[in-house]
Amino acid sequence: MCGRFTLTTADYVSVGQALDADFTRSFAETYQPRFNVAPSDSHWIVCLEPEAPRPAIGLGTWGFPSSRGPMINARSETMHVRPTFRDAVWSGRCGVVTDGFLEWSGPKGARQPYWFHRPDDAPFVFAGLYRDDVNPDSGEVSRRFTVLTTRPNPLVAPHHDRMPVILDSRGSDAWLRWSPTARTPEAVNELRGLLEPVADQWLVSTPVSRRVSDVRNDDPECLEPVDPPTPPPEQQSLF
DNA sequence: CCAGACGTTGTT
DNA sequence: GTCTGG
DNA sequence: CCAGACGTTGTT
DNA sequence: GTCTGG
Repeated sequence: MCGRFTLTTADYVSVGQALDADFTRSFAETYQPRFNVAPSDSHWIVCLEPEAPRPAIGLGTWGFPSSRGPMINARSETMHVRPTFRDAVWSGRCGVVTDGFLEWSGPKGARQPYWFHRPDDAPFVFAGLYRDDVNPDSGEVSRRFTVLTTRPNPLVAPHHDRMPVILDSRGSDAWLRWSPTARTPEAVNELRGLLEPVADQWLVSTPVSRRVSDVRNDDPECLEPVDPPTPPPEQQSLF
């Protein structure tokens, strides 16, 4: 699962270069690093709009609205059959701009957050879906996105039974540009082949300050490394 | 995702 | 326990 | 408690 | 994730 993430990259130029995506003036003017992105927050996503030659970075709001609250994640295995998400599989694939995600372990009240990120803290994308909702009264359009999940790799497995789908630049390009000739099961299988757990060495995990547990905090101290608790989940999983 | 509040009776 | 706010 | 569904368009 | 049905 993925219920909190980050984009700590200091400047927008580095983000744009890493993703090889166009960006708008608003991205350049309003970008700022995030240390604690929470559900229903506004955040940057990469979309390849119909007719557009290249992917572009724009804003969306995290979570597809539903009667059961915002749907912040969608299972990649079933996204194509779920009524909430299936249309977006064909028309609303995106990348969610990030450089890490958080998972918590331990008893309630003493939850220890772990930050999963690249060894060099480079930005990347989660595979995501987006949808433009139109308010029938005001006519205003709000773009919503959700983060796709898959089974955990060995690094994440001790913490959770799901992890976000992570795409490298090749995977991201394939995900955004995928254009099947027909909506067949084979086409879906081809797409799902892009949505496997990321290689184990791709990420490292760091136990970080419990400051990040409070969504009102959004500063570098949120990700300050702390001594790992005893026993860390990695050791618990040996049994 | 986590943290924190959550309602009503009826007055130390 | 569930719901809300962030 | 667990298991299973979870929505919308618009008509064979 | 939450909600409903059994």
